[in-house]
Amino acid sequence: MDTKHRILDEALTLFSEKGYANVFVGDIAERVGIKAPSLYKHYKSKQAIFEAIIEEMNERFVKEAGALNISGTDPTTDAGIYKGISEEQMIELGKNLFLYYLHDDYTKRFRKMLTIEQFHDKELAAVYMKNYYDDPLSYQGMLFGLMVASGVLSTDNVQVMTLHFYAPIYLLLTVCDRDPSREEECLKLLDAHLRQFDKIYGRSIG
Amino acid sequence: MDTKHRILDEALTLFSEKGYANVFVGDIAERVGIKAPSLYKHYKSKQAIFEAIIEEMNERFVKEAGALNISGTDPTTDAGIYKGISEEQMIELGKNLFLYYLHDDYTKRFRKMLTIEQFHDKELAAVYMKNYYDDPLSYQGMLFGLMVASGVLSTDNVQVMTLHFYAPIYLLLTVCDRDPSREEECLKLLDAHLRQFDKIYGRSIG
DNA sequence: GTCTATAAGAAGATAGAC
DNA sequence: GTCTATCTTCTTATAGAC
Repeated sequence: MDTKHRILDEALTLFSEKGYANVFVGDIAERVGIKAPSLYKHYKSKQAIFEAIIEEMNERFVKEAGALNISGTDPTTDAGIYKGISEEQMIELGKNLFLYYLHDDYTKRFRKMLTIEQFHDKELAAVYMKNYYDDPLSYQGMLFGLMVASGVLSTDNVQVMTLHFYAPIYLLLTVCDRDPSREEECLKLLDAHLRQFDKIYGRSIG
Repeated sequence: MDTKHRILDEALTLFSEKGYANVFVGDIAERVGIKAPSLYKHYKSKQAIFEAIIEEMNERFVKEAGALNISGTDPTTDAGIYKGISEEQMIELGKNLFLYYLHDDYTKRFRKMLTIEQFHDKELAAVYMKNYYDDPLSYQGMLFGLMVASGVLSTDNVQVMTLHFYAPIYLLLTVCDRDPSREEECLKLLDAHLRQFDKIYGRSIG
């Protein structure tokens, strides 16, 4: 990793731990192994480093879905996969989604930084909402809609069903972000949530 | 309201909008209508103002439950109330809980401040978790447990049922905090959530 | 591209008059 | 208790040598 990119990486770590205003250019430089003035050969200001992080993240979020073993952009394809899914596979999938978000170092740090800085900048609040509310709900919603159509799931309100699937995952994720020692407890509750979700909306009741 | 308390009030407003580090002592003083040095006659430092806010909040949270028309500390009493509750009353209650959290000016500002500052200080993360995860889940859990025992609700996993009740409320609250213009949309979804919850766990399916 | 030295300015806090 | 004036410290950023 070149210096220019190491600066972004170390800055993201620090911003996610302390928040933008509490991180000094010297702190970033120190972690990179250079002095503060050298850093200005790579980025013209502290703000420019912050903006480069946001931009890099925007690129990453496009690629991200691939890591989840779903197309992420083509729900018709994904629904085909989900069509014949078993309860255990469904639970496994929910867990993997959760664990990916929880452990992927980059998304984890970025999520924490967004949480801290979201009220600082209206644009950031919008990014937060898009990534952690609108996009998951609309994508999962489309997927679940197709699953309802094919009889895998059953409900008369797909939007609420999607909310019932996603909201507990989101809440448990915020708990783990704040206190990683509660991860095991959260994973157990996540498992119980997914099993209950399947029981409520799965084909057995459908 | 005396000057000492007005300082806390204006500081909380600013902290909740910009975060601690981005608020200057002069900003607080200006809103109170005094100059920065005068402020130091009331609090010995900026940090002391912050700590006084936290302390004041701790006192408020004890009294809060009363405003919700539940005892808040005695679930046996509350369950007695909930025992004969109708679907419409249940939905109304969930909505009132949501609207109280959403609109009460003090809790709103405090919640936003905690959201921003939670990673600065481990103690704050603990306060956040207690107020918005553990306490709501454990209290609602006790209440729902009693309602299951009395046959108003039905489930074999009270903890997950409570999560299914609370997680969507929490998620929709975070959406409204970030973008108040989406309040109407969220209230509609909240209504649908509560109706669906009643359908799933209510006595009709028992 | 990295360094040392340093400018420029911001922000918390104090001194002392009123 | 409030003010003006000021101190001190910290932080971003630049200048210019290597």
